Formats: sequence, structure tokens, C-alpha cells
Amino acid sequence: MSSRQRSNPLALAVLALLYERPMHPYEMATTLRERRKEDSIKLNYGSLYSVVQSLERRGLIVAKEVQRDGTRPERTVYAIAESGAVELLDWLSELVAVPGKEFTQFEAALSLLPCLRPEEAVRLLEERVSRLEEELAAADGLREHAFKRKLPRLLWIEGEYRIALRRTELEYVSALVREIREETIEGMELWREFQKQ
Amino acid sequence: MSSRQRSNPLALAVLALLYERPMHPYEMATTLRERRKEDSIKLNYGSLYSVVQSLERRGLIVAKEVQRDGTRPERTVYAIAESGAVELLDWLSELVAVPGKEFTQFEAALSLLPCLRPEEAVRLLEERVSRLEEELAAADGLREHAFKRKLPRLLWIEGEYRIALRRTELEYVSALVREIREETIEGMELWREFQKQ
DNA sequence: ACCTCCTTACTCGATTCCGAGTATTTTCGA
DNA sequence: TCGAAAATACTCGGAATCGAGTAAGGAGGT
Repeated sequence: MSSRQRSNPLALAVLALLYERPMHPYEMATTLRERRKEDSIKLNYGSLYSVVQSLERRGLIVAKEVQRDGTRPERTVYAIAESGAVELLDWLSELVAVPGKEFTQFEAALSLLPCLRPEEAVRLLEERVSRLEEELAAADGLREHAFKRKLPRLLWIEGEYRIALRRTELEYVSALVREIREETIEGMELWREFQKQ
Repeated sequence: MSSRQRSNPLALAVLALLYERPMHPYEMATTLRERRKEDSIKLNYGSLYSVVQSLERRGLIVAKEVQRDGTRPERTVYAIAESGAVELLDWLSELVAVPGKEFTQFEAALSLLPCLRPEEAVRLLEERVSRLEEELAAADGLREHAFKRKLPRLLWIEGEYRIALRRTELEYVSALVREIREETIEGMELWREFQKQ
């Protein structure tokens, strides 16, 4: 049950916000945007209201009051319940302590690489390399910006982590390109053969 | 349209299989299992039949014949259509050439780390470190196994890539633990303050 | 006074997803 | 040779998802 429930990280983000203070859904959305959480958490604001509803159904959050501002739609302010705080800390703890399987698109693509012609694969991988280089350069700019705005590192670790991974990816892909180019990668005959059909 | 369509990697895997030769759905499932694609591609065999149906609706694959074996259920053999081959190569090319945003659970967790008490965070991160060490040790074992079975490296690159990322993660988390322990990470006061409420 | 665009604050329905279930057949030990 | 377990080959319903849409209010220009 909870494995399915815990699949949507928007629910985690909502619990984390309400752990700070009560809010209505629209405020959650703007706060998440302000803090640029979309960069590190997979959020789809279209599902915010249904996620909040489902958290309420499960008793993890409770509707506290209904505000009304002129003829604007009502805004329901939610607060976290005790069970919600427990769920948040438990969920977060698990995410931190247990390295789960993370599926990246690129890993999937690598595992299907033989579908492409070797020359094509090299071309595309090289394109990836240069895009990664651009991304890393842009990230350096962002880091400097964060430094100037005196954003403490604690609030930037997720970005650091992402950059570290990207750098590793860049190195890995560069090495791979070289090996395919020089045909030193083991299995090259197999690849050509597979391409013939 | 295609962005939604291209969200399920099982569809990509199906196209890749049919690019080799025609198959019926159950054979796709067994072939994918044999090749351990679940390790590198996020597959849910429960959605296989609906994914195949949707590919057929879109004209990317076509039903070729219906086999029957005694009283067993019918098995429809599908083949890839030309448009399907185009879609496969195009999709795969994009995945290879364009580094898309990949959301990992751990990155989300890092961005919410201040919800946990610093001491608790250290404990959990250390647990992660030791689990990552175990995983990497096990992966070494697997690699040796693959070497003995003479699996050419070409068919193992996705695993190599994943291991490279995990190694970087291990290093990053180890460094982070040290910094939190020694309280040298910038923003420690903020963290304690946030915890007080 | 009017028009237009932007922001606010949601809503909705068509798809997609997924875990659990099912019914038959084969294998294999005792 | 019998029964239990495993494998085969799907099926299904309810929940989740997501992009696109919407309607009202306010800001700014002419």
C-alpha cells in the first residue's frame, strides 16, 4: 500500500511544507516555485489538488479553515496531522538511508544502444558530451550566483550532488565514445552483425 | 503528444524487441527478463498488454498472425511497422543525445534534509554509505561473473554507467557526512533554528 | 472607458498505470 | 501415480496522472 502511496514525491513535498506551517494549496504551489523545488523534485502542479485530497483522505493532513476573498474561489488551509509528521520523517528517512534503484532514461538508452548504427551512436554521444559541458558551465554560473546571494550551502546540496553525477556522466560518456571510435570496445563484431539485418 | 507517449520506457523496449523480429507479448516479457532489462529500464509487466495495444492503435506495430496452442489463450504476434522503426530510432537518438532532467529520489531527499534533525541525518547518511559500499562490492562480483560468461562489454555498458554514478554518490555522501559532523557546512545555525519549531 | 494581457486559483476528463488476481498447464519429487 | 509447486499467459478495476482549459480579478496602456 504505502509503496504505491509513496510513489508521488509531490506528496512528500506537501508534507514537508505543512511541517513548517499551515497553508492552502495555492500557497504550496507558489512556495515550491519560489524555492525552485521543481529542479530537484519531480512536481506536477496539475496533480496538486488531487494529491492534497488523497493526503486528507489518509488522515495525514487536516483542513483547518476555509478562507474566502471576495468572489474568488475558496481556499482551504491545511495543517499536518501527527500521523502526517510521522509519515514524512519515516518516508524521508528511508529515502536518505536506503539507496533505491533509480532508473535514468540514459541508462535505458545505453542498454538499447545496439539498435543504432555505431557511427550514429558516436555522433549522438558526442552531442551529449557537448551538451553536458554546456550544462556544467551553466551550473558553475548558477553556483556563483548562489554564492553572491549568500545562499548557504546547506540549501544547495541537492544541486551539488546533481552536478557531481553529471560530471561523472560526462567522463563516462567521453571514454565510451573513444572506445567505440577506436573499435576497442569488446563486442563490436556483434554490433555490426546485429545491424546487418 | 509524443512527450506523453514517450513517457513509458516499456514502449521503447517493445519497439526495440520487434525491431529484431516479430514476437507475441508473452515472448517479449520472457525475452526482457532473460536479458535482465528490468535492471536498466523501468518495466512493469502488468502494463505490457496495454502498452502493446496503444502502440498498435498508433500504427507503430501491427498484428501479424494469431497463434493458438491447444486450449491455451491465443497469442497475437506483432511486427514493427516502418513508422515504428522511425519512432524507435528517433526516440532512442533523443535519449542518447539530449541529457534530460533526471529526477532521483535521493536528490529530492537531499533538498528536504533540513526536515530531519542533524544527528539523525548523519546517522541515516552513514547507513546509506555502508549500503552503497555493499552494493558496489556486489556489483564487482557481478562484473566478474559477466567476465567469466564472456558477456562482451558492449552488452554491459549500462551497468558500468550505473556503477560509476553510484561510486560518485558514495564519495559525495561521505564528504557530506564529514561536513555535517564537523559542523563545517555553511547553514548549520539555520538548520538548528528550523528544527526548534 | 475600453481593451488586452497577466496572474490567480483552481478543474476536468481522457489516458495510463499497476498490483493483485486467475485459470490452465507442466514439472517433479515422494 | 498423485499432489504440490512452479510456470504460463494473460485480465481487470480502481487509482493516479497530466496537460490543457477556465473564469475571475487586476494592471497598464490609449
